[in-house]
Amino acid sequence: MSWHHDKHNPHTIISPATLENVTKNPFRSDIERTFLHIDMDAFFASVEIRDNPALEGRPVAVGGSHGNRGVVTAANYIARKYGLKAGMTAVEARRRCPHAVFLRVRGEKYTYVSAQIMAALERFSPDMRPLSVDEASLEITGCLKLYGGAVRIGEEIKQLIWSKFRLPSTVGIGPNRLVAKMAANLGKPDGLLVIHSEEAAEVFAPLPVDKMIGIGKATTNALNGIGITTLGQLAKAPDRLLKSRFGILGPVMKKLARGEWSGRMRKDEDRGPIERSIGHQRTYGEPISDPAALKAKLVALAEMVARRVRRARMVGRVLTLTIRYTDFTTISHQSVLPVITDDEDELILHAWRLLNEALEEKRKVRLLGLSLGRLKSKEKHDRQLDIFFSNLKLKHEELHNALDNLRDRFGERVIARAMGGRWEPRK
DNA sequence: TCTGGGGTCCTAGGACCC
DNA sequence: TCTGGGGTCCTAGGACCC
Repeated sequence: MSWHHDKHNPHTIISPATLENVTKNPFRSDIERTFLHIDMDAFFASVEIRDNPALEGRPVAVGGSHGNRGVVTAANYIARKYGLKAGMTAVEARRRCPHAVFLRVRGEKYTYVSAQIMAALERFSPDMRPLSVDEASLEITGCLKLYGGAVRIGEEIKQLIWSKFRLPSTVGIGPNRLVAKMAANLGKPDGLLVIHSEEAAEVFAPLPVDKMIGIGKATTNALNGIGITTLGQLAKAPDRLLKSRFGILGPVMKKLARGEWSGRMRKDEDRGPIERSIGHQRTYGEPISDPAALKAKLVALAEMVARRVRRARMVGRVLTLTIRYTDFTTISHQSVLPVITDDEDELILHAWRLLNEALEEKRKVRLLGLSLGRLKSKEKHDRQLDIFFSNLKLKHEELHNALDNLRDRFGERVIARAMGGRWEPRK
């Protein structure tokens, strides 16, 4: 494991002495592949601070800015010193750090910045995969020579993101995507960490099991229950024990703990994004039990979902309704729609049906969610449609486009749907 | 600590078909 | 007729990630 880190000056993240080393490729690329993982540091908070220098040097949390019913979605490293972190309730965060600045989440802005960063990363490797809004994985095996080694590439990427976007990031480098990602996690913040294949198991061994990607709360509890608390212990655990307790996942976890991994980051990685879904959910300040009020919320959700689906030029087939009651029990009902669609009327009709099937009488609803899944490209779908039907559809689409334009220009509320019996499910 | 919102993937039972 | 095994789809729920 080698560190290339200079907290005081993000411009020079690597010492001249290290630079000497990296011209020798840290990986034997003839037999090994090399991956680079880049992860933005406290991304949402960093973007906000960049755009408002008055926040520099202060504890900053994004999220939890209005009311008490919210959570922090990102906290800068100063705020983290007070224990603030993503997922913490606003109440708890304010208790721990009353003088922190709490900011509204501005999702569109982060998405925009993210897209620019991803575009910039693309020039470093033809195999660049965005994994979320703030991280990406690159295979750099083929471009090591071009740039003079893996660490050089990491250094250039960090420097580019700093100089072009004024945002701090951490780079991890390893023999597979998993080890590279773990290296980035361990190298935070503002770091560049290399973990070689031979040393991965050794580096992971002292870590608690929940530091491993894919091992969350439930699995951690289960592992602790059989006396396994560190990745080192997991790496040495008997296969039989793991298999009986976790099924096929057991041996997989063990391999991960040893730094061995050859799988995919995501299922859709090599077949394109075909199973994606688009959805929205809302937690209501006041829990709702009145059917008319529930319907109004459902209509609003359906409109948001349909609009995003149309904007993405997709159509979808599976509608999922989620209901969370005040005691936090959460249920979901889904159904395959009779037609593949991007039409809110269709969504409303079936969402309302699902709600009536699923909702337990008189219980108060804390959250409603609506999601359209099994999406596919509208163009592809339309080509398969009968010309006769496409002509009929045209009028409807013109209406939708007009409404979408109005909403884009004047906000979500400019046009409210008239409530009527039109969407009542047929008995 | 009284718990947001965006997702993906996996599992397991039942239906249904051959 | 009470009876096999495999494949695939549908559905609900849960784990996990950022």
